[in-house]
Amino acid sequence: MTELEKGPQGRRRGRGARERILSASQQLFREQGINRTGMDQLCAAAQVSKRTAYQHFTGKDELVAEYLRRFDPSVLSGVFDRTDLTPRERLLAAFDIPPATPLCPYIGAAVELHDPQHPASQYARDYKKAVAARLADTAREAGAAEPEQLGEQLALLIDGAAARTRVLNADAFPTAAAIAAVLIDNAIPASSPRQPSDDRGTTGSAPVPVGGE
Amino acid sequence: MTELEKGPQGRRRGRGARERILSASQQLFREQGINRTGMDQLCAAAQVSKRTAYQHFTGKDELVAEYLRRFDPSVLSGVFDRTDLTPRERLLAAFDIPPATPLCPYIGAAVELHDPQHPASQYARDYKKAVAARLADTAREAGAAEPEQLGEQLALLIDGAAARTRVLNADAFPTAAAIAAVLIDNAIPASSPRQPSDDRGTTGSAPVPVGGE
DNA sequence: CCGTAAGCACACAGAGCGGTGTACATAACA
DNA sequence: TGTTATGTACACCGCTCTGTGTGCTTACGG
Repeated sequence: MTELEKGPQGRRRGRGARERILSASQQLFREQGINRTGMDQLCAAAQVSKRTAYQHFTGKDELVAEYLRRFDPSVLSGVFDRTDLTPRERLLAAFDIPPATPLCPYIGAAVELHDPQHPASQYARDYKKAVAARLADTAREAGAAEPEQLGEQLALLIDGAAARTRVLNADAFPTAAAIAAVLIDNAIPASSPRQPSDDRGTTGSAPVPVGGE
Repeated sequence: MTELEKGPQGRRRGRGARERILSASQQLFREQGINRTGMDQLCAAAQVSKRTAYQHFTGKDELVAEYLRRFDPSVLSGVFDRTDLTPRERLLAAFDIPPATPLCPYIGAAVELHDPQHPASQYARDYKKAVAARLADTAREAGAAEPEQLGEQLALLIDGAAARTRVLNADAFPTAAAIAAVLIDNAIPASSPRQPSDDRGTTGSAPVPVGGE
């Protein structure tokens, strides 16, 4: 609120229409789903005219893809960079998600759009692969015997917890965390939890994927 | 094809419109999703006039709920009754699903409908709970230390594999099966895989739930 | 033989959807 | 001052969706 909020008809009312549109997307798409959120409602929530919205995005599809791309997952970005935790603790921290998370939006988008070729679906795939890769990197760092396998397994647990939470309307992440603990204990040869600040670079998977296969 | 198939305008053309409608639902809802399948298309596929459809079902919502209710999951009904397998093998067999399974329709319905109060969503919850209960029963039968916990964990693995398969467009059930094997080995105190035909009754969870909370 | 039940064909209503066209208003910059 | 970029307000198009209304056809049963 520095120089923004010019007036009822001012040129820019809150630093760019784009941001407001994407911000409204974050809320509405997650609360109501993608298909059930019309462009009219979304523009109204963003306080942006529909005409403007279609000058920033060629269509709803592009908007949905951007929405997913802009989604900054608290889990991913927050967990993997925490050098105060051991790799092993980092792996487990991936299951400590805040309870106010309705559903992994990537799964939701893939199911709702129902088209694997949709840009958003492609990004969802890329993202999920990236998460698994990051988990694998951390597993390797933790000294796991087969880090790729463990990463894939932990990723599956996260997705399972997300899906089950949605269907049952009850938090399933504690169960997933319990399984994760077992898997990690089995995979790491009962030794070598590396020091926290000893971060030899991860093998180098990007924090966020860009292209679509 | 005994006395059915009367003619182009015969009174009954395949033993009841209801069956044909539900049969077409099984196919279309799974292939295309619920929201993307209109009643027009569905009625055309079922060779039933729209008017007739709405005399059998008060609306699409009821039809969707019936569709889920009639869904006979090959996994559930097939696996738990196989007395030729040990309980432990039965638990693992739950992950041997045929590769031609697009997505667990219960998850799909819960995500697509996006309303926990929808009859179909409620049934999906009940069904998922029933599966977990059956798994827990089998785990108990197999001599697991904490069967309820193991049942919930295996159920989470199944859901995770289903969700991940959908998002990644690649079969994730082998990974889930690998995890399941680890969990089962850890939970069963390295003894007592009961004889195949020794079926003392399971604790008694219904094969399919009926009411919705 | 006639009534009734079941179904069909078809048009239509009402709403919501994604997306566009048009005319106008404001602010920055030349 | 005038131009241009950006945005608004609002009507509108074509489409699809769920759901009905209406009248006709067929088969069965008393």
